[in-house]
Amino acid sequence: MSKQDGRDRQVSASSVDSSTATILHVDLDAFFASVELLDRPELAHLPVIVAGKSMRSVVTAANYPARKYGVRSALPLSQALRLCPKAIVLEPHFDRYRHYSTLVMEIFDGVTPLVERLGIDEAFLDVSGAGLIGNPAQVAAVIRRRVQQETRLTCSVGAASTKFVAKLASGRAKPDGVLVVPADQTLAFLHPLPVGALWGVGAVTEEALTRRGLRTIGDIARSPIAALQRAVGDASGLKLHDLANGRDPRSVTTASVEKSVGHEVTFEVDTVNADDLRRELLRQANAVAVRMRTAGWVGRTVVLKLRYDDFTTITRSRTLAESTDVGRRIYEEVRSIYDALGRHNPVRLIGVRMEQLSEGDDQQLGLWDEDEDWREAEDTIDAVTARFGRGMLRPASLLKAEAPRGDAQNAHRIDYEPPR
DNA sequence: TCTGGGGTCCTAAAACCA
DNA sequence: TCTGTGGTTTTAGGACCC
Repeated sequence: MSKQDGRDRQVSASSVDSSTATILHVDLDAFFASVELLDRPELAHLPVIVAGKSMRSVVTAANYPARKYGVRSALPLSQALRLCPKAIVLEPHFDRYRHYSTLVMEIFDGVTPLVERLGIDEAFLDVSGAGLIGNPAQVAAVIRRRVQQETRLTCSVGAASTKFVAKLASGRAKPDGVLVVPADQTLAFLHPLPVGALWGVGAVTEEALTRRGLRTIGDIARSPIAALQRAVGDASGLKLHDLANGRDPRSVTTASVEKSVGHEVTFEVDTVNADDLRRELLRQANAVAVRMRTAGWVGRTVVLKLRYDDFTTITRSRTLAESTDVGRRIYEEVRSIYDALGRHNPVRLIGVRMEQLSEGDDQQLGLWDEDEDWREAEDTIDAVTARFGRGMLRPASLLKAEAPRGDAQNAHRIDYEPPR
């Protein structure tokens, strides 16, 4: 059915019968790094890391030459550079990634209406109805050719009878390959793989399982459900047992409902300054509110997140009597949560999140008169932002403190810079 | 110079309500 | 009124994923 190629990469022979493998998982190869390299092809054969500027950042993407040194995403940048001192570090450009993501997703949409996006660089496709193009392997070939021709990016495709197996298969095919796992070969494909390959098994769960002598997916499949549930909890135990036996009832679903929206930042230097922290809370509360208004959502639960210098992380939440999309209201709530905390250890990270989202319904709002006023003000800011761009208007308390930071200097230049 | 930022889901305890 | 019981919601934390 397939041949080994190099280390662990596995790709399908063209003769494989793909007719039962109607779910495709398409994953762009080293996506962020590949997009950056479109502009800098001369770097393509060198190790390249995409990461933020701060030495406190982590690797968001690494091309394959960099991976040879053990550089993986989520690795602290400092460690990555220790592994590979010659690596070239490029800053991320999320707008470009979104642009290319849209192009690729449009290609998928042209193949089948059943496309489920997973983040920015991957998707599931149900191609059981795409018979006009051909069998799943032929559909995969069409997708890969079009992505290459229209974006100069490469992708890998896994084809299987379930989502989970399709996703594993695309991973095995990387980079730039296809792996088809026909339904009757699902268990033979799954069982030799390590438990860490199961969805939902990260470092902690893997340790709990291997401690009980469970090393491969086959071990999980043969293990009594009750034993798994003792190890990892009722819900997870059942799920792992199903996946390990090739059972994955999830279908490809196009629509998804957002559950929460938030922002968080890690400071360059830990801070104990309450004014700095409150100012950051105000900035984030407004940013969250803008996103909610743009999407037409209101939220009811306000969550404050703090990470201290020793990396302990706490969250504190409060549920409002009425949903809101007013930044000022969110800020006042989150600030009051913060003020009530009383702990003053140095803070490494601070974040604001809104939960219990629902569709905004104008007449529902306005329980508080002051909210009404703030909402008007913020609607005005939205309108100005829509015309003149981000950062042109913002609360006065954010102006002074941010003055040294690039775009904030433009914030008061609204008089001098009318739209083109 | 260890450990980002966007999320989802699960669990367990507390709080609240008949 | 007291005490127990049981269900739902809120809150907090943690694992995990991209």
